[in-house]
Amino acid sequence: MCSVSSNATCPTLVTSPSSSRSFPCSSVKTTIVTLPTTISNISVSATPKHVWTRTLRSPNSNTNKQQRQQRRTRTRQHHHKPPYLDRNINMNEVLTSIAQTNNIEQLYAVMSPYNERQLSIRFMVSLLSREPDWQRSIALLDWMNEEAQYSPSLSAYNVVLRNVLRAKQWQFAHGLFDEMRQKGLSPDKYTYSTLITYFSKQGLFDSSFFWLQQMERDRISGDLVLYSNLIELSRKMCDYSKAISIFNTCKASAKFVPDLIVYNTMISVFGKAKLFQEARLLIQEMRDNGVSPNTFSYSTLLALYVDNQKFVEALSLFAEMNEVKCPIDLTTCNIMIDVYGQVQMIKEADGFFWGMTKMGIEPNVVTYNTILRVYGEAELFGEAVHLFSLMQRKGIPQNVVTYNTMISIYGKSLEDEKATNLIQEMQSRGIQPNAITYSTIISIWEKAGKLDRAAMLFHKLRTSGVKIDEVLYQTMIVAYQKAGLVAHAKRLLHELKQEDNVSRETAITILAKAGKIDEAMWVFRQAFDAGEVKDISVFGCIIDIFSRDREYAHVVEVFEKMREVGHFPDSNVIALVLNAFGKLRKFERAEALYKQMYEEGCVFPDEVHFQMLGLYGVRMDFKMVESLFEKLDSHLNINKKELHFVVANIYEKAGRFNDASRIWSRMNHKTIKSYGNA
DNA sequence: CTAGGGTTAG
Repeated sequence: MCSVSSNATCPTLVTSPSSSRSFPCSSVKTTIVTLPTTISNISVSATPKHVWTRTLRSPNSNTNKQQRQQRRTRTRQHHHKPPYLDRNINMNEVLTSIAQTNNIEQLYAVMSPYNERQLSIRFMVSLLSREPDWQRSIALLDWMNEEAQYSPSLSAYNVVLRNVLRAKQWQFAHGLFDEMRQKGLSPDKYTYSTLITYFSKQGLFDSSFFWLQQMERDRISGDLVLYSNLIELSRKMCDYSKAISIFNTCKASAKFVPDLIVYNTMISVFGKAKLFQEARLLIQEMRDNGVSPNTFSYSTLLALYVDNQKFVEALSLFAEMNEVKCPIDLTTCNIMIDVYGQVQMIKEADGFFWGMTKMGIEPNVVTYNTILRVYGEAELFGEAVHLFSLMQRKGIPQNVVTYNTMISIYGKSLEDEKATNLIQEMQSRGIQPNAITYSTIISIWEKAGKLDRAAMLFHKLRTSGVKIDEVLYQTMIVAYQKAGLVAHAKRLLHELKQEDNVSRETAITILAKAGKIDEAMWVFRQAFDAGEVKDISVFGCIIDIFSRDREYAHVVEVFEKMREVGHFPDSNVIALVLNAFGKLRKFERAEALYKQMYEEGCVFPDEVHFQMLGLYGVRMDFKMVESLFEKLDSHLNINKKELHFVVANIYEKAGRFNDASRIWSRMNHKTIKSYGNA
C-alpha cells in the first residue's frame, strides 16, 4: 500500500507527492486477504516494498485523486475554516458509517463533512484507536494527511501501527515506521513497546530484538511496561533466568515498582523455572505491596502446578482462590476440569463442566476439548463420542485439537478405522491435520499392526514438504523399533543428518535423545557456526546429554556457546555446568559462574546452592563453605534443615567431625527455638 | 491517548 512506502523506495509511482497514496479498494481486497500467509514466512526487510505497493494499488486511484483534489479546492474557495467540531459529533456514528464503507471513495465521502481540520487530533486518535480494521485505520491516517491537511500525531501513528501489527502486516508496519520518521516524528516508548511485543508474540524474536536495539540506539529509556515486555520476551524464549534477572535487577535498582501484570508474568516465569516456592510467595509479596492478586494470578499458578503434576497444590490453591473470593472465569474453569480429570475425580470434572452454564460461564472449544480428553483418559468412550456428536449437532466450533483428541480416543478404544475416518472428515471440513494428528495416527496404526500404512504416510509427508517436528520423527522411529525393524529405524536416524525438511535444531534434539551423541554434536557445531541454533532448549538438551555421558569438556564448550549468544543458563544447566567445572577441577570458574549469576539477580533452587557448597568442600575451602553457609542461612527461601544437613555432610566427608557436630547442634537449637516460638 | 499477563491435542 502506498501510504506506507516512501517515494524513494517506490520510484515507479512518483508523479506528485500526494499521488503515492491510495487506499486498497474493495476490488483488490481479495488479494489482500491472501497476503498474510505469504508474508509471515518472509523476514521483515527482505521484500522490496514496491511489490506490495503495486499489488495493493487501487486501479482507479488516480481518478480518485483528481476528484478529491477538486473537492478540496472547492471547499477552500467557498468556506472559511470552521473551528473544531468534536463536541457536536457522535464518535460511534462516525465509526458506524466508516464500518459500512468498503472502498476509499466511500470512506472519504463519509469523512468529507469533517475536511479541513475540523476535528482535533485528540478526536482522531480516539477514533483510530476504536477502529479495529487495519486498512480503514490506515485510510483514516491518509485522510488526515490529505483532506484534513494536518499531520497526524505520533499517537495517531502508534494506534495505526498497533492495528497493522495486530493484523500481522509486518511489511506495512515497517513502512509506517519509515513514514513516521520521514514526517519528523520520533518514535517513543509506545511505538517501540508495540513493535517489540507484537513481533515477539509471533515468535519473530529477531525482529523483536532488532526493534529493541533501535530503541536503545534512540536512547529511549525503559519504563515499567517496557521492562515487562522484555521479561515477557525472555519468557517466550524460555530464558527464565534472564527474565528473573531483569525482574530482580529492576526491582533492586528501583527502575520500577512491579504492578499486577508484571507480578503475574513473574509468577509464570518462576513456575516455568520450576521455582514453585518463589512463584507461590509472589502472591504474598503482591498483597504485601498493595497489589491484589486477581484471576490471572491464580490461574497462572494453577496452570503451572498442573503442568508439573502438582495437583495437591493446585487443589489447595483453588480452595484459597474461593476463600479470598477471587472470581472464577472461563480459563480457570478449563484448568480445573483438567485438574479434576488428572486426579481421576471424574465426577467433579463432569459436574464442573455441566455446571458452568449455571455459573454464567459459557464453555468454549477448549472446555469441550478438555472434557473430551478427561472422558477418554477415564475410558468413558461412549461419553466422549456422545459429546463429540453433540458438539457437531449444536454447532459448537471444533478445531484441530478436538479432532486430535477424538482420534486419540478412538485409538484407545482400538477403533483404528474410525480414527482414520476422522482425518478425512476433518480435511473435508477444512480443518487441516498437523504434526500431532500424524504422529497420533502413526502410533495407532503401529499398534494395529498396520506399519506399512504408517511408513507410507510418513514417506508422503516427507516428500510433500510438510513440516516434520521431532516428536513426529521420533514416533516413526519408535514405530519401526517396536515392529522389530531396527534397520529402518537406524536409517531414519542416519537420514536425519542431511534432512532438509527437518530443522537442524530438531535434528540435534532427536539425535541427542536417541543417544547418537557424536552425530548430534556434529550437527550442533555445523548449525551453531551457521548461526542457526537459537533455541535455548537445544543447548539445554545437549548439555544434559553430555553431562550424562560424563563429557565434561563438551558440556563447558556448549555452555560457552550458549552464553555467547546471550542466553542465561537455567537451574538445570547451571547445576550441570557447576558439576562439570568441578569434575574438571576448574573451581575458580565454577565460583565465578555462581557469583555472576547471583549478581545478575538470578534465583536458583536449593540444589544449585548446595552444589556450590559441595564444590567448596571438595576443594577443602572451608572458609568459603562457612561464609556461603552463613549467607544462605540468612536467606529466606531455602530449606534450612537440608542446608544444615548438606554442610554437616561436607564436614563429615572431610573428616572434620567437630565442625559437623557444630552444624548439627546449631540446627537442633534452631528447631527447638522455632517450636518454642510456635 | 496509544503498550504488557493465564487454559486444550502426540
